[in-house]
Amino acid sequence: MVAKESKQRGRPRSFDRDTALEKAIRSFWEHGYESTSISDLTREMGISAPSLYAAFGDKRALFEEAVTVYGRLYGGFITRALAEEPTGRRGVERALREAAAEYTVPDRPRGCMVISAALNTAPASAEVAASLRQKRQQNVREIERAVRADIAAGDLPPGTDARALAEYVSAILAGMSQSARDGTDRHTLEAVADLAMNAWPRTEQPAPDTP
Amino acid sequence: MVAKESKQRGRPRSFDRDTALEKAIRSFWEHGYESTSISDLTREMGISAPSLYAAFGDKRALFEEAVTVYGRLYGGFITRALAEEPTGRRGVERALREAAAEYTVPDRPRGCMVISAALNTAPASAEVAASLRQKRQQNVREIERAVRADIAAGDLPPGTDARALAEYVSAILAGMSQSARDGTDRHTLEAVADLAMNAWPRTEQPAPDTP
DNA sequence: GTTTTTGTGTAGCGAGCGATACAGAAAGTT
DNA sequence: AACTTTCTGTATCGCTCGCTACACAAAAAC
Repeated sequence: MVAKESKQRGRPRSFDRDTALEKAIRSFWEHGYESTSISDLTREMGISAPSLYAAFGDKRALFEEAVTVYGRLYGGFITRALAEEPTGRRGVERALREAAAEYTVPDRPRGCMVISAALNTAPASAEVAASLRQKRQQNVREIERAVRADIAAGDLPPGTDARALAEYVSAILAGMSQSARDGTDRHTLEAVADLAMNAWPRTEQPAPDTP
Repeated sequence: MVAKESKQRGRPRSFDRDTALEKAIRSFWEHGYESTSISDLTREMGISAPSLYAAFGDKRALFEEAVTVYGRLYGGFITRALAEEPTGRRGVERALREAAAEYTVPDRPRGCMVISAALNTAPASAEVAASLRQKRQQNVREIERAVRADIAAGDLPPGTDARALAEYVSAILAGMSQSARDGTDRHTLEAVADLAMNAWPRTEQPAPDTP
């Protein structure tokens, strides 16, 4: 995919595809799918419409690619936190904490692109909305898996409702994204994340090893 | 405003203004401001474009009126809960619980119109987005006031960060709205609301009256 | 140098957008 | 009845949308 087999034959592309895609990501992230017009994109990407269509297909395909690359570059922190931390609690705690930072990086669109890029669901872009919803639900299932692992490990009470706890975490994440879009600063969002973790169920006995 | 001074002179309106406005509310609530076109509105409201413009001004004015009436008919439960319950905790608890119900009423757009109706902020409708953001921030300040009241009453530890706690509640509300839009059912949302309340800070001593 | 291939720029397609001009219809006023 | 006022339906307006036809430019292949 990346390695070019041999020299291209025709006239070479006069712009850097990755740079242009990055600009497209920023545009979609900032304004959402519908509200980002082709002329917005060509202006931001610094290319003409025919070049855009030649390089990326159509608006829909460009958006799909933007979401994919966004996930790799900016949206992976939740998955990473859950995978790298020893317990679900630590993973979620880190994910929430990192969200506070990620959602408020200066000179970058605030909040989560997947959460906010297609909330206005016009019939014409219903497929886009459905695709993003699926991604969010996939994320919830990922969190739920981490919760179940904690229950199995005895780090959470056996009666814990894993589905609800996962939905709760997903909701607070969406809420923080929303809050960030409205201008809430990083410090306040971190305080929100701390508070949210107080809701994490406590085990009856702290540890059964100290007699 | 409501009482008609005397008999109207010209040809009477052939549709009920309130019913038409209700239809407009549903449309904006479901699809958002930008994604609801004038032709969508005229179809749903059962009137022609000139009638719409004569009765409501332009699209922007119709939306403003829709948001106002939405707040009176559907969005007032938070203010009501905070005002009627004896403590902030009880008020927020009730608001969260009612949100779970309000956001998932069958045959009604899911989630909160103010939160979701203008998240896609195209430059053309930046004013609309700003207006809605202001309403949300006003809501946060309302919650913050209730929290401060609890602190003063000794129902919350003196060191409680009122601003952060208010932002947390606002975030979980926004998250639940998002979650509801994605299809999460009322039962699960209620479980989320219960979980969220576990984050509410506890006072050191339950009550200083029992010796 | 000629041919082939591919990208670029101009210019414009049909469709839908928000909004309105205009003529006619339906009520009260006289 | 005639007149005035207001609302309604048709038929658009100018504009922007996503998208593309077409001629020209710039590279490799021969």
